[in-house]
Amino acid sequence: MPIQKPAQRRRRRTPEEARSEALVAARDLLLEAGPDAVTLSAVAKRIGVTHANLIHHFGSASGLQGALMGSMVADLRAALDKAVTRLRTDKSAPLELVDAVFDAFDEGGAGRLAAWIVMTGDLSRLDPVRQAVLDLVDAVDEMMGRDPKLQREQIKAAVLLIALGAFGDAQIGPPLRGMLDQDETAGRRIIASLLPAFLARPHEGL
Amino acid sequence: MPIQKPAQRRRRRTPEEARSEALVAARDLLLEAGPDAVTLSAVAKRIGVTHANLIHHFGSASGLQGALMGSMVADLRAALDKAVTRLRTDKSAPLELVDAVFDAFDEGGAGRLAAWIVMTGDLSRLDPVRQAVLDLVDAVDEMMGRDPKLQREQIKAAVLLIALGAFGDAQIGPPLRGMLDQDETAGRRIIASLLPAFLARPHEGL
DNA sequence: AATACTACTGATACCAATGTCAGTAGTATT
DNA sequence: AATACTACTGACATTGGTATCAGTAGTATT
Repeated sequence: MPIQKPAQRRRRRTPEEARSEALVAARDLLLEAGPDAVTLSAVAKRIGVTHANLIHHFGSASGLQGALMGSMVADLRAALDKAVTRLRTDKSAPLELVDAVFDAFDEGGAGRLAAWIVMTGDLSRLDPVRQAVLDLVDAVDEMMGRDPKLQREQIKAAVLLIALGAFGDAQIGPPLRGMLDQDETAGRRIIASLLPAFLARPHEGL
Repeated sequence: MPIQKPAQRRRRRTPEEARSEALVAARDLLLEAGPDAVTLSAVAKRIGVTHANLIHHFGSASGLQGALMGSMVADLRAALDKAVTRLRTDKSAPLELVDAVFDAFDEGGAGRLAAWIVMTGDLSRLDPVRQAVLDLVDAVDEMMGRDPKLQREQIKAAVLLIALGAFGDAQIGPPLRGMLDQDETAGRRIIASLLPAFLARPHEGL
């Protein structure tokens, strides 16, 4: 015979709490099982509400998706900003600079996030990252003592190198390093080791 | 009034033709609109068959998906192999080496493919690439004249650097370069310019 | 204590993608 | 020309994600 549901007392959250809890669950799902796993039902189940509740808070499934992207992009930007302030206060060494950027891409699965965004084709979502990257260029410029011989272009190139490496490493670093018998820190070590020579050298045509 | 379908003569392909046509269409869809666009109906529509036909040839939707991954991985491997033979015959310069690898990741959208595979979590699909990467290490070793001072580890590190860069560039190169005012060839140029120094330098602890 | 507000739910409908199957129609073989 | 083989189709069943909506139940205000 069917047992009567306990009908436990319904919990009532503030809209902010509800959205926040949902986004955490959604992010976990994204990182654990990929974009297809981020469904209304799956997220709802994780936080113990109905899928209708999520629609109530986010408007639609794509609303939730968009909010998730937004929050993850914001986190990536915050991580990059943190790296910038670290650089500005500590005047740290190249390895620390590279570490900071690599960490920014690791935290919260930013690598997968970026790949997801690229796949959906909505590149404008990366806009908030742009300013953080430009700030990073400034910070590196300061770190190098605003050496006038160091042309801006060269610093941008260095940041591009680091960012490409950090992103690539976050995405296929593990299998690729496995193929080449390299340890976990190989990517950042290699790039960090190349950076001093790259920045010291006068800017030739490359 | 409803017009009678022309009922044009039904085309009959060999199983190989049918599979091949379907995979081409599926790849186009993947690159144009992402993984979610690769549905049985969408692929079927592109090549003028019914979705039941695709199930007939591939067994299931995931069968088609798997076949697509397999063929794209095979193409990536072929592109890398081509780069290896090019290196072995031409004794080419660093920029050409880097170009070859970057091109291999560009051709047929290998970058997006890799991201897709990583997202599905089935990393074993990348196995065929492993041998190509190891062959690449050998080829670079030969290119450098099998210099005994050049330790194997160092060459592997160089290949890792190039591969990470090529992958990262294929994925988020366009938006990232846009943020930093860099042209299309910036990624490969930067890495190519660093390679000689990296390979010439005796292998320190990095 | 009554009222207003709204977070929240359950039922229901809808659609797109997948899968099944019996039958159709090309092509090769006899 | 008849037969066998199978690529191929159309119709149908199923499933899972999405969306709607009328009603329920917490919480604050009066």
